[in-house]
Amino acid sequence: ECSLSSTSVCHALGKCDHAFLETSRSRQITVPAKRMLIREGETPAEVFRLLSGWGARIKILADGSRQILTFCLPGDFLTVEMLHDVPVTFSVQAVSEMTLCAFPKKHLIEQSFTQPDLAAFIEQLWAQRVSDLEERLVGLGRLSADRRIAGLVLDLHRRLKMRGLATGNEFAFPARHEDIADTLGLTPPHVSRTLTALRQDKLLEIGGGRAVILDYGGLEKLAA
Amino acid sequence: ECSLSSTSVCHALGKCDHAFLETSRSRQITVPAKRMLIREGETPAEVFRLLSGWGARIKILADGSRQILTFCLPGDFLTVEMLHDVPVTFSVQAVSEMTLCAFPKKHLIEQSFTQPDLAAFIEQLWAQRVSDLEERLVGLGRLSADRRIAGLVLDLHRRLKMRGLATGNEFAFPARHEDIADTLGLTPPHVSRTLTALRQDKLLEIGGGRAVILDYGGLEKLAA
DNA sequence: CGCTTACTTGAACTCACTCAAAATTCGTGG
DNA sequence: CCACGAATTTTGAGTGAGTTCAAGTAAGCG
Repeated sequence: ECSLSSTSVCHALGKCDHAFLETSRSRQITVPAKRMLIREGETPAEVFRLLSGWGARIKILADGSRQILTFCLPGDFLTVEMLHDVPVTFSVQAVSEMTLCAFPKKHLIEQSFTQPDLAAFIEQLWAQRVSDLEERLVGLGRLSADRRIAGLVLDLHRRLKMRGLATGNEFAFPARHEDIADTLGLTPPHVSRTLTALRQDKLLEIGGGRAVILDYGGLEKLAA
Repeated sequence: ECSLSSTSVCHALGKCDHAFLETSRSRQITVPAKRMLIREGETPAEVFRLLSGWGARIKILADGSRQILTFCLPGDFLTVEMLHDVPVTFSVQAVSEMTLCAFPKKHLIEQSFTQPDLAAFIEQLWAQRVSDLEERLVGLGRLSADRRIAGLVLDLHRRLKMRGLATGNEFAFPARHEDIADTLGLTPPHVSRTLTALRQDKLLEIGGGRAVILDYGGLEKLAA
């Protein structure tokens, strides 16, 4: 049993008053790693919020290859279309086992009529997602492999830290090399080589399901 | 003198009822090519809609290089932040000479309280922009230069056609090779070579400020 | 203990980059 | 209308980052 703001991760988001959302009844579900939860083109009747584990918003290309748009971390909504029954433009896949709570979309729509704050809150979510995508776009277009990885890890660290899910410069990192590769437009072998180089340079250590930022300043300078 | 729905491009957008916006007084301005209109970090008090010419939402990187996020075409809003006074996350530059009309943002905010449709309309704009960015992200991550160009041209053609700004498979194309390169993460020399190859393959002809799609099906197959 | 999955390493290859120069187009003033 | 300078596009040769394909190693897990 959970509500939009009853969990610790939700509190961490702060600022936005969504007390009104607490009344929405929800169901909680579990999804095993690699399972596809939402498929591109579907129109889910529920809005999902991630409680634990990582997910990925992905696109499958004609040739079968996969591009990860963004990782979903605990506290994130898997989709942002809250007021519209429009088909989603991507699929959502579990990177590690996910637990999440689901809110019927129609409750949100009803409440949007009486809650003027909701529109502003949702616009915030959109703006955040757009800003995120723009950042990624810049990285893919212009940066070398080591810089892309540096940027990705710093971004994940920042997002997890905001939610209190990173202790110091260390955090759980369930993504495999293939996931990193599909995010950054690289290949798993090259991700492996680049991570080895970063480890030798004493900047970053990823392995065994955990990430440790060894030299935060150095990593930032690389990503810039 | 123009209003949000008084121009032909606005009518082409259709569907959404924004008659209420017609009452908003606006000013019309002209911007020469290459001029920077909005700078990253600013909080413009107005919302701009493009009437003619092309613009580009861009990011300037630390090393001075430029990444174009999306092209703005006639009918597009340069920014989507309508209800919030938040800093924009990108700059906007004129690709060719632009004429546009500007609406005071505060009028929109006032009207959002009385117009529940406005929230839905704005969410549509956000969803469109996100979908656009996602598409671009996939292209940058996975596709070769010729496929990226094919995808970009088809996307521009689709958007212009919707607005009645493309006759058949031909349309005005004011972007230079440098603009294409900064959009797709390529270099101007390689754009030139790739365009030459596409011309020889009788797929696409770009030059003299115009684009002609010679083989629509072939270009689609390439971009897929 | 055997099987699967994930990661690492190596060698050859390729696409796109860099740098540089030549050719073309565009804009502007005479 | 032409001439000139600037911006843009084209072309060439050499280089390099990342890929592909393949084999080998390590790590979970029944």
